[in-house]
Amino acid sequence: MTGRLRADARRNVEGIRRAALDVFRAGGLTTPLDEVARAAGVSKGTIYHRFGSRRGLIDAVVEELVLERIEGIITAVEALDDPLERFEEYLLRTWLLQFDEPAANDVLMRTLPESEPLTTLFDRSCGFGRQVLHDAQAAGAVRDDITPEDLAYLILERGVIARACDQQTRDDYRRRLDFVLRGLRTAR
Amino acid sequence: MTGRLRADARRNVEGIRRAALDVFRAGGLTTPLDEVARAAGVSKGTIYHRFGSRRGLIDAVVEELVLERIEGIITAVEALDDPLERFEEYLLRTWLLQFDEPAANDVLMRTLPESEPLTTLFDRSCGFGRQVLHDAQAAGAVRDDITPEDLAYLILERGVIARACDQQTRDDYRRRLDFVLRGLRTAR
DNA sequence: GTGCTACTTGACTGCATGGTCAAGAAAATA
DNA sequence: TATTTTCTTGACCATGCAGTCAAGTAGCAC
Repeated sequence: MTGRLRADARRNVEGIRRAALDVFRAGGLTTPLDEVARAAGVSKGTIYHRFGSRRGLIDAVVEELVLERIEGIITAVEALDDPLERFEEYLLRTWLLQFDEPAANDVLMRTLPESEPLTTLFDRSCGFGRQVLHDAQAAGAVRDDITPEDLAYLILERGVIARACDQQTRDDYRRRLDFVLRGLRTAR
Repeated sequence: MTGRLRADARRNVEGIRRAALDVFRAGGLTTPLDEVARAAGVSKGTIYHRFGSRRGLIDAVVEELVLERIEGIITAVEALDDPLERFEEYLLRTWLLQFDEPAANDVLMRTLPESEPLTTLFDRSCGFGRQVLHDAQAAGAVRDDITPEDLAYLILERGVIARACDQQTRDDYRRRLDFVLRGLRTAR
């Protein structure tokens, strides 16, 4: 995209990327493009010229925006041994990420199902979650009637909540996550 | 409202009420008024003339739309003896109501915080819930660290989910409610 | 039936969004 | 510097909603 562009165009592509990173980081991937344009100091039309569409812009920044966060969770969880701890840590960290980073939440909620970079990121997290769930169930630590789809829903649900109930404090949000985690363990 | 109105106006008020009941029942209280107007066979302007505002219309129908449902839950729960059963039945029925009736969900989510009829209905359900929670905690059946605000949130959350994740089947929605309930009981 | 007045209409404003394009501006080239 | 090519602009279209109002319609009293 930055191949044989005119100087001003190259400058703009970079400026728009940077602005999109800032704006999307703060407000998620559904923020109006006018805001990105304003932040970049260009007109909306330029964004469409340089990136083709809203999706094009998102595809160009989503990895830089979210990849690290998702990999960070996987790495942190892989450092743990106990299957239950792994499962709960995966969910907890994912849920907190959804609260802290609207853009990551959009990825985990599949807000833009068309985008492949986004889908790839989603699958990365989701696939790892499946495995962690499977292991915890094999160890008898987590209810057997939870399916991988249930797990995906537990994350989707939390995303919807993080997005809609944005007046709650992080501490309250965090505290309530324990109620949910508790319900997933095997009854003893 | 039906005092000294001209014949056509009286007819229209009734028609609009009936249409609003149908349309709001199906789509919740945030359905565009154009749909109500179309269903009633009048123009949007007439609704505003007869009911003053969107809120006026909602105030005029919300009780008929929701009161019975909420009272039904309270009655059903009061017929039970065991505090835990009462608590779980209250939550379960409320959550299912939120899935089945978008309008009731809007009441329980306080979608229109300005409306007093709506607030009254909300308080009815919420106050009863508090009491049921308190009894269940006094009996040692439900976690002590759950506050009345947490209870309100458990319902608000479910409302957001019912509204946003409308592609899931009722059976799946129902099944997943058990996970949440399980997490609220005291660990044993 | 005639005229008064209550009532209804639908086109209008206003707002927020996504997305497009002709015309003008600026960089590159000669 | 003059010409060509690329790029940017912001006004514009479309959509979907809330809410308003001048002008036309229809019920009602006499």
